[in-house]
Amino acid sequence: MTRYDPATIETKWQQAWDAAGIFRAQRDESRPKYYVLEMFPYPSGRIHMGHVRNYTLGDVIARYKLAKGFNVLHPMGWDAFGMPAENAAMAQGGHPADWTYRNIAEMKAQMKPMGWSLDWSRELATCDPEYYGQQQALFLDMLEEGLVYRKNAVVNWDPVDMTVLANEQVIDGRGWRSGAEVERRELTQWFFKISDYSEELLAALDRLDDWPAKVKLMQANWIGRSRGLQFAFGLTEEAHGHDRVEVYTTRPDTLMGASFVGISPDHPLARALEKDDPEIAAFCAEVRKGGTTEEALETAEKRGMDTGLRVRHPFDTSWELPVWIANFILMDYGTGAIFGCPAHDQRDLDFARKYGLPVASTYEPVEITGDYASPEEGGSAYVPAKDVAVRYVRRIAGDEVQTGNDGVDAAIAFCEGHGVGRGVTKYRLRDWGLSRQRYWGCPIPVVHCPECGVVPERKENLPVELPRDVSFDIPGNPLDRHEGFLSCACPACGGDARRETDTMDTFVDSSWYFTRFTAPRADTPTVAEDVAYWMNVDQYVGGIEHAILHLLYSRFFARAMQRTGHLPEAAIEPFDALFTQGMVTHAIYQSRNKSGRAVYHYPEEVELRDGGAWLRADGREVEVVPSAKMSKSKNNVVDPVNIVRDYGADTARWFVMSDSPPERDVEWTASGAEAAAKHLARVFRIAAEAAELPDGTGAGDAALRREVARTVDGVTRDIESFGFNAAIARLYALTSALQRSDAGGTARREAARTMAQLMAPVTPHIAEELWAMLGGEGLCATAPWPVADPALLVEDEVTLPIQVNGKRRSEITVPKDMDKAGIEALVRADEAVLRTLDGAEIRKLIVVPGRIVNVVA
RNA sequence: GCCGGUGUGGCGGAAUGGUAGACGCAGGGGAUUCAAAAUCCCCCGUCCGAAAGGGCAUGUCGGUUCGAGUCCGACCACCGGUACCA
Repeated sequence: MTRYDPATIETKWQQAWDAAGIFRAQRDESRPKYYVLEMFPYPSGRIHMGHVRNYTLGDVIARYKLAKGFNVLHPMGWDAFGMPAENAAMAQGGHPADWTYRNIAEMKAQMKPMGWSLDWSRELATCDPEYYGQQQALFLDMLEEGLVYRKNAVVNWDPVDMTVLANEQVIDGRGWRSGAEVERRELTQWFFKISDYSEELLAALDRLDDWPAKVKLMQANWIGRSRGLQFAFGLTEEAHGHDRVEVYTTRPDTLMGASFVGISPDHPLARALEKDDPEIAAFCAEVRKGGTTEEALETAEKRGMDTGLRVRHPFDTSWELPVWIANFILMDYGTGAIFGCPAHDQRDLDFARKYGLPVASTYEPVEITGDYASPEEGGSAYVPAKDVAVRYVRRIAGDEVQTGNDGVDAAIAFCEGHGVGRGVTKYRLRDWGLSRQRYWGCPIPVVHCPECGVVPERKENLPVELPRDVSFDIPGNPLDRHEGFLSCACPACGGDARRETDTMDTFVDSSWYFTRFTAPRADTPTVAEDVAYWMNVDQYVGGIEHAILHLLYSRFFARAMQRTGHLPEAAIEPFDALFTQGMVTHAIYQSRNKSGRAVYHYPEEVELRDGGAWLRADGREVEVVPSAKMSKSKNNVVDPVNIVRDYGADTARWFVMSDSPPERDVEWTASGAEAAAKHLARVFRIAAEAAELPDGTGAGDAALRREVARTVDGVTRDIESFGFNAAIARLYALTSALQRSDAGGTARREAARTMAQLMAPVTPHIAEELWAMLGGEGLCATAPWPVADPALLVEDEVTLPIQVNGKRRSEITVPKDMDKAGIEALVRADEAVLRTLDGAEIRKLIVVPGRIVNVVA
């Protein structure tokens, strides 16, 4: 009898699949298609367990759908532009393109042995001119449609390196290389008009039935529709051509509690004041220090400066409020100006207390209890949910007692009626800034002409290719100093012009790659017949970290591509179903060096025994930090290549699918991987034994066939519902049942063959080997998925637990179709029930058919 | 800060509002063996009890229900996102 030898059989069957071409997708209008896609990887050079999990998850679905008879598209490519390539060029020399393509080759070599059912003939890399040239064509079409424009926006500016920094490169407000305090600086940048689709992107979420509710909720909150009042406070005297300050508020019902007007340091009025008031200029410069992230802005200490200007309250012209410049007001949202109502906004209250501004409640709880302290008396801001009824003490409209929602509606109607502003709907979603001042990205195909201004490049001149001869020894974008790239002819007048040096955000690359996979070599972005046949993606699989940006941008792009004629109407929601998987984690092993700093040890360097961890080298005990995201900096990584070398790909695949539900994080443990390997060897042994038995019947034939039918039914349902860990638990159970069975050779071989099929999506290599050994015809991968005989699934008896007052005290086994009266009679006579009741009267008897009985005394 | 999520034995986890701990790991006992490896069988939340049986137990506190890991409210801890990481 042969032994389980993964190294040999995995290579053998991968070659067999290749030779048969079963994963090469071809358009075939006569067959139903199924498009499975996992989020494509960044080519870092090494695959990690997160990739193994992500691509195995998708592979299980792809292989299952193939067995179900679908024409499956399961492609793979590379999200190949981005900062790490430039960082590598800066750190080690060399060219980002060489680094990237080398990494792609290395990663592909690591991915192939995993046995994923990928159609490599459709491979694409976003850094390839074949890809980004088509992206430039899309950009030009979007420009023509009015979906692209330029405006000023703030970036992180490193004043020492004289360069723009990514948020990631700003650490505690300082540049990662120079250590200089980062400033926020405005640049003219390119934008996609995603805000044109705010309402549409929000409303269409309702139709995404097979998306996780949490992702839809996060996107809805991100888009952030609000209804409020936009109106102006008149300045008591004109300043720099401004006679009013326009504000937006979602709480116009608190207008009588207004304390001050706040404007952003980037507000036009602040900009104007700054010009001839050195004190204001100094303040604005100070608060513009630090990074641009919302987190940095929101958590920064709240600071303000009184401009000395005053405005009049719209409903009481004798009431004047001061105008402050405040660092927590964002120019990007609303009008860049607010009125502060300290009684009902904690941030405004902190600000008011810090600067001695008045606090006045507009409403109070309907029932004032002892633990309510009003904001005036030193309590915190009173901020009840908008659907809670409150008592208005400074009211502009509506009832004395009403909900916040009613108060807002009444206030808007009242204000509009009195000519004070208008009710408006606003969205938090901002236009998508796509400009990057970097080399390794898709060049924006426009030209700056001294005569004609900004001119789109002609399509016949695409791709606008990145020049090869660049260096990264000076900070900043090498395109800015590359004369050969910069100088060009104006596409409109033919005169001397300068090429745009900004490249595109890498989110642009990943916003349409799923459509490009349907015709990856075409000389147009998409081909009508191919997108019509293959789109939508039936199942998209990726990390929850992409819940908002990547998925929202892709939804926008699908709409933009539809508008520019590159996608059919039916594909404007490109992902029919979405699944978000969890991370792969691993314990961190750390010790301290002499100066007390943490030193991280690789799992291979550590021996686990007696519930502790010791270094193999010198026997020192190390600290174990459980379940941290695998990260190179913490050395808690397990290289899939080593796992495949030691145990084979099937073991790695089985393990990542077995222990945790796929949407949750999974902890990689060495013992778990070993257990998976042992199990596969056991399955192999049991199947090989069955293969050698003579044909014949046995006492356990019927029982085994029932067990197989139950497993087929359960595994199929589990796969359909992403319960892969539950499916694997059933396969463990079937293995034990088969081992213990006293069925004859015929039934055992049948059972083993079906088990091989059920395992095939997860562990395809061993499945093929067993399938062949047990006399299966053709490839297991393409054999029709097994179907359970319904007659074998019927149970004729059922065991009902009996609770007394909610606690389990007994159980009875009854025929499946026994009526309630019959069950009640048995329960009333049950010895354990009578003993527990101890003479107490039964007040109520609840029988849930097929589930449980509860006796209430 | 804001938005979203997660929390169950020593560990990973199972459980349409219906027997909490399936399945697996680790651990304990046994069989086989000259011995070991491999393999097979049994036990395994915790406390009280000889046992039968009973108490406690799903992050914390409260609520709804005949019945709550599951639903609701408040809180704690951790994770993801926060628009230039991908």
